[in-house]
Amino acid sequence: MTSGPAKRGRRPGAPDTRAAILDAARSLFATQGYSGTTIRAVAAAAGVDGALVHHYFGTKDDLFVAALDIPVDPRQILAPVVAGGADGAAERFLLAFLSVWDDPDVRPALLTVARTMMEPATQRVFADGFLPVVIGPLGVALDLDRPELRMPLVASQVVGLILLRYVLLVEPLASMPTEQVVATYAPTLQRYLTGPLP
Amino acid sequence: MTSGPAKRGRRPGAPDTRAAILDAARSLFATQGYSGTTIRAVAAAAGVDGALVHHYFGTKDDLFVAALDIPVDPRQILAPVVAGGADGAAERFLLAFLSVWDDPDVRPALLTVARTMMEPATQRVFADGFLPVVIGPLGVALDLDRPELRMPLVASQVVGLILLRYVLLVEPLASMPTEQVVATYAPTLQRYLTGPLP
DNA sequence: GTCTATAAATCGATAGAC
DNA sequence: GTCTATCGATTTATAGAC
Repeated sequence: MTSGPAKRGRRPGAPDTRAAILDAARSLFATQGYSGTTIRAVAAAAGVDGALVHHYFGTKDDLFVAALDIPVDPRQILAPVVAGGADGAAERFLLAFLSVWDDPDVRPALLTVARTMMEPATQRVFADGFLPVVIGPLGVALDLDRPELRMPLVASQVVGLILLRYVLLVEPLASMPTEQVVATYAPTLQRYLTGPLP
Repeated sequence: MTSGPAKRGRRPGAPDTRAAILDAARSLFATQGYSGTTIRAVAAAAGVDGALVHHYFGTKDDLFVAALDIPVDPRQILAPVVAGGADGAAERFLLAFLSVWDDPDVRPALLTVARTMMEPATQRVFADGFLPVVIGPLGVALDLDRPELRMPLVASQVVGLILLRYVLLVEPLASMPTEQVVATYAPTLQRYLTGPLP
C-alpha cells in the first residue's frame, strides 16, 4: 500500500503520514480487534502524534471504516457460483472463497472483519446481517430444497475453516495448498447443499 | 444457579452476595467477553457495590478464573469416544460433545471460554493449548492414519458448529434437536476421521 | 461485611500554538 | 501539517469509615 511509483521532483510537505496512519490502523485492527486497538497505539505505530489521527480521520469509527476498505463485492464473487447451478457448486464456492482469502491484498481487510465479527458488541452483524443477506440468497439462487436449513450447515463448515486456516493459523490447514483444501472440503459442502439430510 | 433449595430458618448475616457476584460475573463474561465486562457492571448486576467485588475476589483476573470453574474434565468426556474405536467414533464424539454443551449447568462456563478464545490476546490458547493437548491426543488414541491432518479437519467443523449453534444462536441450528445435529454432522466427521482424503 | 471516597491509569476527543 | 497540552469520561484498584 505504501509503495507506489516514485513521483518525480520534490515530495509535497505531507509525505504519506495519512497512508502510514491507515496502514498502522489496518494492521492493528486486524490483529487486535476493534476495541483492542487504541488511537494512541495507531499513532505510535505510524510514528506520529495521536492528534493527527483525529485530524485526518475524525472519530475512531471513521478510522475503522476507512481502514476496512473491502476491495471485493461478495455478490460479484459469488456470481459464477450460482451461474453453474447446484451441481459442483461446492467446489466453485470453495474456489471463489479461497481465492479471495488467499489474495494478500484482501486478506488483511477480511481478517479485520472476521475479528470484529467475533467481538460480542458486533457479533450480531454476522448472524443478522452477513448470513441472511449474502449467504442466504445464495441458497435460493441455487434453487436448493430447504435452503434455510442447508445454508447454515455450509456456513458452519466454512466459518470453522476460515477460523482455523486464516485467523488461528492452525497447521497443517494454514499451509495447505488451495487445491487440497478444495478437494478436502468440497464433498462435505456438496452434501450440505444437495445431499441427503436427516 | 441462584435457585438452590431454600434453607430452613434464618439466613446467616452474609446472605449469598459472594455467590450473587459470581453468578453475575459468569453471565457477563459469557455474553460480553473478558474485556467487554467491567467490574462495575458485575457489581451492578449483582446489586452490590463495586468495592465488594475486589473484597471477595481480588483482581479482575482472579474473578475471571473464579467465574470459569469448568465443571467437566474433557479427557473424562472423551474416554468413551476412544474406547469404542474408530468405527462410529464420529457419532459418539458428537454425542459426548453436545451433551456437555446442552447441559444448562455447564454451558455458561463453556460460552465464557469460547468467547475468550476469540479475543486476540488469548486466542493462541486454543491453537497452541486446547487443540494439541485434548483434540490431538484423541486422534492418536483412535489410531487414525495421519491424525495431525485429520484432527484439525474435525476441529474446523466442530468449531464452526459450536460457534453458530451456541455462540451466535443461528437458526435453525440453535433450536435443532441433538439427535438431528448428530445425524447431520456425523457423516462429515466420520469421513474426516477414517474416510478417503486427497 | 458493606459502603463512600478517591487514587492512578488510560481512553477518545478537542483547542490552539507553531 | 504537526504537535503540545489538556479536558472529560471510564476503568481498575485501594484506603478507610461505619
